[in-house]
Amino acid sequence: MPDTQDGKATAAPSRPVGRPRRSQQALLDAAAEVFVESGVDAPVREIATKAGVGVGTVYRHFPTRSELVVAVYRHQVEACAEAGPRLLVESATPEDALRTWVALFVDFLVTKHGLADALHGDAAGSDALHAYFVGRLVPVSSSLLAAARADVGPTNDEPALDGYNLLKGVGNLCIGAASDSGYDADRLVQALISGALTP
Amino acid sequence: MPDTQDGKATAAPSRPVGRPRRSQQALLDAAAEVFVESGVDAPVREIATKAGVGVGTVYRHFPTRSELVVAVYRHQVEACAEAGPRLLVESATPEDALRTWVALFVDFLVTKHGLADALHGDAAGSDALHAYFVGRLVPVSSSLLAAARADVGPTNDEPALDGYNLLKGVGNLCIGAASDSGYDADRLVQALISGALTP
Amino acid sequence: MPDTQDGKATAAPSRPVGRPRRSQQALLDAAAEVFVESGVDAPVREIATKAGVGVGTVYRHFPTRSELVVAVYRHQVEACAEAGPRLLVESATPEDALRTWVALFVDFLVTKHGLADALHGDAAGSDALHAYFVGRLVPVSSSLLAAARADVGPTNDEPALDGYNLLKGVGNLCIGAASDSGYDADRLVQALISGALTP
Amino acid sequence: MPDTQDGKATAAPSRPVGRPRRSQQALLDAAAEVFVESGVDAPVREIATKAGVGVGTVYRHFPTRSELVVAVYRHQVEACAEAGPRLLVESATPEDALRTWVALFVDFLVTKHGLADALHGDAAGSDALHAYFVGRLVPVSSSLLAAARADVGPTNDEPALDGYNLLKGVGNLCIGAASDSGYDADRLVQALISGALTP
DNA sequence: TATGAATGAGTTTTCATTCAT
DNA sequence: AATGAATGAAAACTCATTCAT
Repeated sequence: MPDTQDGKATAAPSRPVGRPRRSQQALLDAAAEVFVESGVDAPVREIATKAGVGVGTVYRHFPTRSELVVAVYRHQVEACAEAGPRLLVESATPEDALRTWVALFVDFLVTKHGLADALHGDAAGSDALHAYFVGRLVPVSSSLLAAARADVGPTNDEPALDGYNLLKGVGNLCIGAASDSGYDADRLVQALISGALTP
Repeated sequence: MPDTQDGKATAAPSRPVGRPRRSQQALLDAAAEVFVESGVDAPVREIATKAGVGVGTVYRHFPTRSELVVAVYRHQVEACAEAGPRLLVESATPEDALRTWVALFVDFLVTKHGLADALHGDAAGSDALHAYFVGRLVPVSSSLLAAARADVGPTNDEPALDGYNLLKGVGNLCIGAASDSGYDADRLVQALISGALTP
Repeated sequence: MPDTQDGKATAAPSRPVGRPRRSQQALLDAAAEVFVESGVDAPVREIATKAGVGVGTVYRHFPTRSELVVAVYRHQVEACAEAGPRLLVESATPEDALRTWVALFVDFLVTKHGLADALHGDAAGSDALHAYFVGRLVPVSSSLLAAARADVGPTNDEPALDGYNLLKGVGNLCIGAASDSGYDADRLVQALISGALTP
Repeated sequence: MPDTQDGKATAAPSRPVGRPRRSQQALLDAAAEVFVESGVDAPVREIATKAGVGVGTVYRHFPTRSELVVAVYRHQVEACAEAGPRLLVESATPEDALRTWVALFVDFLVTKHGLADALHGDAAGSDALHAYFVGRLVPVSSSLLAAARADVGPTNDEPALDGYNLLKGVGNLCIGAASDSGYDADRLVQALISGALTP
């Protein structure tokens, strides 16, 4: 029984309309803020209000929540992805590159409260987000990990940890980090790297 | 099995009359089932129905969802907690004990759909659950970790990883494991241990 | 992106709860009234308000709009269905029986504003209603029509009009009858019968 | 075909400049298409998109949905209206003329998905549509009906069926015909005519 | 003239939670 | 003690309509 807005539902809006462009960015900024405060599952209404627009406007620009989330974090994901190859060149050792890159990623996830939570594909609508993260970052984590492993020589874990598991593992380790001062995601992640590179 | 009597409530009752826990147990059984099927966030109504009682009854026994979850998993958490000291004695090395115990914990977490998700204290109402897990298991993980560290000698991480971080880290690594066949929580956890014990 | 009512959505209702039974009937009465005023597509909220209950209560009793509509009109549909065989016995001729029965049906449909509109299965959610009407009344209309045809002798229309077409035709002829004083559904329907029985 | 020029707008323009109707026609074509696909209740946006114009343009040309619908079907309604007198002359009997004309009307209504539904004046905003149909076609149906009645001699229905009732009755009988293969609007309509002309 | 961004009311549906019986 | 009816806040999503540009 979806709806169908028949004649009855027609009523002129109380106050006029028509503010122009610029909404897109206002929306992105507002969403980023709200995501930090309430997580990526925050009500659309909340975002709209914060942005000073109507909910319809949010839906116009980002028909699904995923698209909004992806848009909000695209810049940072891109930056993170691009940092990988660069670090490999600039760092003293591949292991350093990997550690630095991962720290970058952790910082990103921890700063954006709720992002880590949204990263595992369970939540409805965060699938696109998950896919985007995985698609963009797994290749990077894979190559950094491979380089580091090659550099430290044979390790003791046979079917070696792959880039996907590393990325998701790191992502998971960041969950709740922002709100729990006794929890040190960074240290855990570095320990995980150490473990992955143990000869 | 709504009629299952509490295992040790037989013989001459030491307490006055002693036979309340009837729906209590039915509730626990039902909740356990539902948690497996639909996760720990399943509607209360679903649990009540499965148990053959009214929702009011659920609330009477377990005013908050947390209390219900805690009750459901208490047995297993206890078993896990008690396994710690025993493993320390039985295992060849403290590291073995730690690894085995953590694997036990991982198994528990991964088997119970959604438990790992509920474990980090973000969600309103899961605080009691979180507190119970932490209160009961952190001492165990701490002592196992300490023993293992003592055994392997000095490690390279200065303010060493503590039992709380280990427990929560492991918990986080288990998130989503059940629904993602490409994700290997166990391997990640073992790598984490390796990292924590790297000289 | 259905929903999922997480912790955040939990807020104690401002005013208490728990009025007992009797809602069912209040609901039915209210719905009947609202259907007359606004058609069977009236917002659920409107019905709930008129009945003095919350929307949840409506959904509890009638999970789909169809079930509500069917419940509202069941009595009258039953009465109509049962009148068929009786009229066949009591009337002077089968044609009289048919005409009287159809007039009964018309009266029913026209009185309940919007019922005729809902009768054709297009509207979302009125499928069950449609099925109920058809299932219950087509057999009646069929037998009355057959009896009348048998009585008047051979007619000029070869593949004779069947009970289904008669019922739906009559139903359609009643659409809008209540709100258009210049439109005489009854006369049209009687003409239709005449046409169906023309030798 | 957005560039299709209005058929008779060629030659030397008798009016000042005369070449506005451009998007007007594109709109009409698009609306016709959309009406067939999604019914006359299709979202305005859909029509605008199909026509390659903004919604504002639709509103500029057709402030109400009715006006759009009327415009879309004007040609065909005109054709139908003009067919009446012609059929009266060309047909063997006035009854034949009436039957043929009504069949024409039925064909028109059934082909246009949702048109029959929109024809009864209930829905807000379809008033203009209703008025146009009635204003244009009732005179035709009246005269054809009158001629047929005069030809068959006295009938048994006292206040005889008028052209308005005939037209609306036929319209109603067409509702849902397109989507229900078991429903034969044409046969019903012919039966109705038979009934109206029964001596 | 045309555009289309913006608006926001309106509707459905789900559940946690209370409390009269 | 148990029950489950009742409540109503919430959240998603759709579209008709306006109006700044």
